[in-house]
Amino acid sequence: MIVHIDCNNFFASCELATRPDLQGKPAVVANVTEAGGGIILALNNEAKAVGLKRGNPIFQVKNLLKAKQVTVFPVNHAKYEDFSRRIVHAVLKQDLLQDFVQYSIDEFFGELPIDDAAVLRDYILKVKDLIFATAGIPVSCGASSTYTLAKVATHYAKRYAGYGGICILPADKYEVALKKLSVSDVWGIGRKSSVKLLGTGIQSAWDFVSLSEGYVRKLFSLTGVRTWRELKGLPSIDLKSQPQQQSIMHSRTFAYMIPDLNGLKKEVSNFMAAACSKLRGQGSVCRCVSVFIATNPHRLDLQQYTNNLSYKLLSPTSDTLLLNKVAMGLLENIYKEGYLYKKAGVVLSELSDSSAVQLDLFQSAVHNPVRSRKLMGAIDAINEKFGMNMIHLSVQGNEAEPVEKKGFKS
DNA sequence: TCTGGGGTCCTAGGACCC
DNA sequence: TCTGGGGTCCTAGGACCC
Repeated sequence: MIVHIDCNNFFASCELATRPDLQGKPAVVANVTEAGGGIILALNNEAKAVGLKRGNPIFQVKNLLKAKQVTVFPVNHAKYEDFSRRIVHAVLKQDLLQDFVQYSIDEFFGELPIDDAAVLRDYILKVKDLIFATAGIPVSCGASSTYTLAKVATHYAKRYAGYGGICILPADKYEVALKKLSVSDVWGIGRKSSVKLLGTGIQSAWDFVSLSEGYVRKLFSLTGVRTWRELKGLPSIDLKSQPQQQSIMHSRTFAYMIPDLNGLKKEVSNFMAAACSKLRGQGSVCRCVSVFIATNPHRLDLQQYTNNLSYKLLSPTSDTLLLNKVAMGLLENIYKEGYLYKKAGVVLSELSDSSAVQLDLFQSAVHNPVRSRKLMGAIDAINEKFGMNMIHLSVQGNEAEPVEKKGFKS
């Protein structure tokens, strides 16, 4: 049986894990910006009960937040990654699940060779309790024969208090479970596909399963067929043999719009520093660098422009200096004067393990990989000890000079 | 006034090869 | 004027996920 573990209201639960004083009170996590923008990223059940929703722009619900005295936590990704890591370590250490896979920051899959529902439930309860004891995070669990059906089970575990957070879905219950499930709640069927299906009268997950494979193939291609098969109890998704991560991205929407190349250079080099630090942190190197910039798509009154450019290095590296030099060149190439930029980002791709770097025969003498590794190691160590960006490239700018303030209000 | 950030996979079509 | 058949690789765009 496949076991699915889903942390409840993860970001909000992380914030509240250390705030017992806020028990029973509404709280949300939002990526608030200095310009007053931002959206709600996560909410506890109390915040949901007052009518707030994930994705609500803060400015639209400002009054509601105030009226209901909702606590707003600024998003803190480092904290959530830390909680996530602790959960993974705890579960792996106790070895309660086989083939444990981390699917996202707050979702995990594992397997148990147990058919008996009562025994299975006991086992899963141990995992659930362990996670709560370790991290203070409540989770919901589902178990069934495939990943997709296990997610269906979790869906019910979350919605019906009677399950106590654990729902086991055996083969003789597929039909009733899928008949009660809207097709739009199926993992793998998003908004576009739901509209398509509802248009042809397909409403429940069971309706979807009842379609022919050929029809599903034609409408939704291979991914749709996989979902369709999984709902029938035929394992068709493989999460275990996922190779290493394929890309690292760092991007931001700016509080203010930036008109000039130098302003963008400062932002992009900061993104690059963060991306490289993450790259080295996981012991990887990258061979491909991309940079993208975009204007504000919500400002229909302004000229729109978005572009991206990639560069493939001769040999992979994790050197911030080298990668940033490339990024600055890419940025200069795609930058066009006369636009107000609202968002930019960098992507590092074609990742590989840093221990097996293929050296470039024509490597320039200027860039010495051994020296680079020592320098980057020293930078990471200092930034780790004294705070992020204690050491940085001069183009990244100085926090004491709020350059972005010179930008245009969005 | 104000609308996130970080990922994956698949497909169609074009460029190119023999 | 007419213009094959069989491949690979790359890219952009779309859809999905959390």
